[in-house]
Amino acid sequence: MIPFHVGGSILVRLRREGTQAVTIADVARLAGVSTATVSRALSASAALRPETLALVEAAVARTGYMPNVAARTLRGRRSMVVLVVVPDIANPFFSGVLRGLEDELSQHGYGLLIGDIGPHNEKQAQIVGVVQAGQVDGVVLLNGHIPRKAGRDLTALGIPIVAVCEPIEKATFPQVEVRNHEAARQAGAHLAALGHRHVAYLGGPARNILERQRQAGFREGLAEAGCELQPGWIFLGDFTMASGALAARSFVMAVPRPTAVFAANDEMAIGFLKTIQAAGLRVPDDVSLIGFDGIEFADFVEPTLTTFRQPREALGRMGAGLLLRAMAGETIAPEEARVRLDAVLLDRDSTAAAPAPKALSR
Amino acid sequence: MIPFHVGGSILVRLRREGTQAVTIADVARLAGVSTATVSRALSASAALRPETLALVEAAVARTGYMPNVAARTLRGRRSMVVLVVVPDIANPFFSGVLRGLEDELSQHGYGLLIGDIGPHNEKQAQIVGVVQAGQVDGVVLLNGHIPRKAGRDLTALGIPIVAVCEPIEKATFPQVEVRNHEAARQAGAHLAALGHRHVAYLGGPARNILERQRQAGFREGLAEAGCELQPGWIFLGDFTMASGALAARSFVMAVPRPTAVFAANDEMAIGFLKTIQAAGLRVPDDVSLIGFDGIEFADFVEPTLTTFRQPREALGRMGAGLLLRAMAGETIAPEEARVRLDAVLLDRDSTAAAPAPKALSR
DNA sequence: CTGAAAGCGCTTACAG
DNA sequence: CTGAAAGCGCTTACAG
Repeated sequence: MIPFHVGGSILVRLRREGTQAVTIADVARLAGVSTATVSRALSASAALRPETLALVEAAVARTGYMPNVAARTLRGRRSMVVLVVVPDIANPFFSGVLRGLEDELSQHGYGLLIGDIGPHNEKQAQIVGVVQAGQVDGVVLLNGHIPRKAGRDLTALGIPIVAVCEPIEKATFPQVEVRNHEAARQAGAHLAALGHRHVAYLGGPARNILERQRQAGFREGLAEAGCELQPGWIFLGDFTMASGALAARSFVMAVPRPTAVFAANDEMAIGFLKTIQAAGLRVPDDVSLIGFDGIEFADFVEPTLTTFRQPREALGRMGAGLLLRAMAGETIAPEEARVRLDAVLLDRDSTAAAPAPKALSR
Repeated sequence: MIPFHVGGSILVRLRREGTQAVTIADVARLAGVSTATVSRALSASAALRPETLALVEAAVARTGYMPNVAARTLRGRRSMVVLVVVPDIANPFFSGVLRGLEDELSQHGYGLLIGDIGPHNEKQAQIVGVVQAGQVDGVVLLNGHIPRKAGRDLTALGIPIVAVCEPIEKATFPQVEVRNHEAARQAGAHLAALGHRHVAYLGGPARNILERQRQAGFREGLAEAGCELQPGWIFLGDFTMASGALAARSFVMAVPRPTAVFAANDEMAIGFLKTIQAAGLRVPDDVSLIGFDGIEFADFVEPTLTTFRQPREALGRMGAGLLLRAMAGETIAPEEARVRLDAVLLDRDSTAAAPAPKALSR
């Protein structure tokens, strides 16, 4: 922690080197009006005489005035900033969702504060702290959990919240998600229709909601085709390529070996793909593989990865829309509060008909 | 823009539903001291009697008090936030740099505000506006440009700035970069040593500083081995996989075809790799390929990509260290203001000895 | 339609 | 070592 007297020297530097910051008083003086009038001109919050408005606008232009955000936030009790809680900023999946959020929110004057919660639990308290400190007007949770601090969770603070991507089961705030169960069911049906009977599943952490939805859906799709997901053929990773690679090392030893695999995300699928290929297996000739998410890299591995494209930007945009309404004081009706979008199967080159039975012993 | 009267209703909601925010006055009352004493206890900016300190700490714990950030920023003239300007948040390369920045800065109590400048120039003005509005105490530029607004650039505001990754040539503020020229020279030498004489280059946008450094270094490395980069074998993309794929389509038509390619980043290399493989070329048997950056995906393509690993976290951490010193009012001596780190060659499977001459006509 | 004045929640000289 | 008071730069009832 930098001692505060050092802060004093920053002030000196800023004042010395930079231009002295223009305040609303400077603008008012130049325009020959009160600061109240300048404020009204800037916020368009009250009707002003066109001549007065012009006077203020000219003074703003001449001075290059920018309102001080801290003062505005303190007085106005709103920061015009939204906190986005991300589980892992390094996962390229989230950049699309962030873009959707940013597009929609910035159109309404809001900025984004990104909180990368990572694997560390201590960050949870930081998140709550940011809200308690009055830094944000709303929160978007992409992480599937309600952050808590010292026993109390975020919902107790009365700030508008929405969850996007990873739904939170018992929560009452609006949520936007993809039809994970449906898509995974389709993955099962698709593999079964290709003749696969020995099928494996590569999932995420056991308690993760996406993992639970996708595994359940996949099982259902297989079951409907008279197929069963055998316990020994379930590998759980952590959504990273490394964990996909790890699962692959067990997979290649399996006897008999499954002829198809559904991975709960693309990164694990890509780690898995590379590793079984290195072990001499061919995709899709020996093993069919389906991923989930539709990240750009899935299109640049060999073979291209069959996967489900999530409508990433739309997820972000719809989440932002709901949050904007909540921040405007609107109550979201329960039937509107749960938005579900489709994930679309991209049928590419990593899936094919199951090899003939004898191929298994080749 | 949401009209401000709506803001009023937010206030009402927060006050009604949430807990009334605890202020420093509440804590002072409970502890039986003045607000000044509470403030001093929290900032450790002055010596307090241990008993007084304990009183305040107990009151803070009882109330769950969190200082209001806007008030603190307004009064203290420092926001404890650093703005990081990123050219493209979707590029996984930056997440490592951001992590390094975040580690170092958060240890000193600073938060990060990420400005994704993207391809749009209008965002430049927004960046300057954030600084003018007093929202941040320092700026880290990862984008290779000094943002400007209405003719004036960021340096005119007297705020501490550092550049990381993409150096800015005429700038006088501290910069942290990788030895791009050296690494690229090594790429040229490496390919030449493997016997490659027909070599192509896949670069970034012509005016980009990394592109210029890497192309120049590569030429030098080739030249030292008596090799020349022919004009027809220079492809310029935009650092995306799609542009690498596009370049590959020209590449496969070339007669005679180069036997080796150096790409100025991994994403282009991966787009290129996939596309020439799809056209029937084998890597490294027909074509050797070197990338740059060392992103994680480079390890999961087939074959694994020979590339240069950038010390991403170190870049971020060193940039943060310099910025912290500048924000503390220190003047950075010129000899310290230009930090250069090594990029390390990861010699993996996408490079091999040049095929025998007749192989070209096979 | 516009202004004077209060006040948002802090920090920090200034006193003692 | 601690307190009373000023003031950071805005917005917004309240008046007129």
